[in-house]
Amino acid sequence: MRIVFMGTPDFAVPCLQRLIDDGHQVVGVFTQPDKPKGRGYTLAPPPVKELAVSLGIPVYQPTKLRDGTALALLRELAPELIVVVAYGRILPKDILDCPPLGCINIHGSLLPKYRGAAPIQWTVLNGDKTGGVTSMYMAEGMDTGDMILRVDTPIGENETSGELYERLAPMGANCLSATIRHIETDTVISTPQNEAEATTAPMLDKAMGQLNFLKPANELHNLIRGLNPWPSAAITTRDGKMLKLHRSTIAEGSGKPGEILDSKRLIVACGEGEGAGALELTEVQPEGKGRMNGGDYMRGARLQKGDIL
RNA sequence: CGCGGGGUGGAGCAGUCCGGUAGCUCGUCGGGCUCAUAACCCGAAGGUCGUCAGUUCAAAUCUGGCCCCCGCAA
Repeated sequence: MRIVFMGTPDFAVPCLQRLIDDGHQVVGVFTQPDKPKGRGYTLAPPPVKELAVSLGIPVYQPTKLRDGTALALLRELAPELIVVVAYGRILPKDILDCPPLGCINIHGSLLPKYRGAAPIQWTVLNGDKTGGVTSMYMAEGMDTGDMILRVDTPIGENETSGELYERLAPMGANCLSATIRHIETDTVISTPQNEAEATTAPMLDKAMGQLNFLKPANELHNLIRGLNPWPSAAITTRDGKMLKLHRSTIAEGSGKPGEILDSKRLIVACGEGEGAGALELTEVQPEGKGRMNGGDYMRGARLQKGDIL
């Protein structure tokens, strides 16, 4: 099938690869413009661009989608179908209407839950026990189109957003492959989303990561794993330095909020009163340093049982 | 030239300003204590102090170049 692919981050890479592996003719790839990244502001291409370039597929990185040039370009490419995976842009109606077989999208949640920019992260942040991917026909609203296939997967108790992300990406590719097969054989059964159950998953921001040990342990646990690997949960230590918290486990014990409850492992009392629980911080990262386990951090920072973090 | 922290036995750190014995908390190995232990006691192994050059009687420490890791910002 003649396809134009639109996508940007790692999540979209397996989908593009799968289209190629399935023998589709990908005539063009749309992706976000290169952005300055990392130390020294080096201009970095999005992951999807790197794959497309290595495959020899023409790459387009328009800054505007509504001035008609993108539409004209698409008419020229004349795809039968447009596949969108985490492109990061809203497509205008004229583009959605362009390909004869329509536009389909792979989304990293079980719609209608978590429409929007950060579905996977919000699935973890909310402590959901099940996540998944959904394929759908695209409509004008944000992730509001009729659903085609959904694939679900259980989420581990300590699983991070990053880990779920990596598991979901290939699942998305499978889902995409199956969805296109249905389109090719004209056996699609699409279902409208139940608006009453819809929730949104807005972009994450740094401020969310400021963690407060007054909150209950399970809430903090979900925050830590949900914000891993980005933007990361963090606290400010007594010396004014930032300490990122990457991984945690729910632990036994109680004490004053922030009190360290063990002499070797970084187990911290959370919440107020009984039942709020404690959290073992299993992987942390001091400002300017690498990641390390909680015990190593205690050694280096000379923290002892009874200290307040 | 975006701003900043750092590379010291296997791990996390101190020592660097004011050059001169390789330190701390762990881990590992051996021994002891104990009903027992991840607890405690005794002992041991293990480091060309990122790298190259320079200054010096002497460099982890001072000077210059290079490599690598990380935080902010985007």
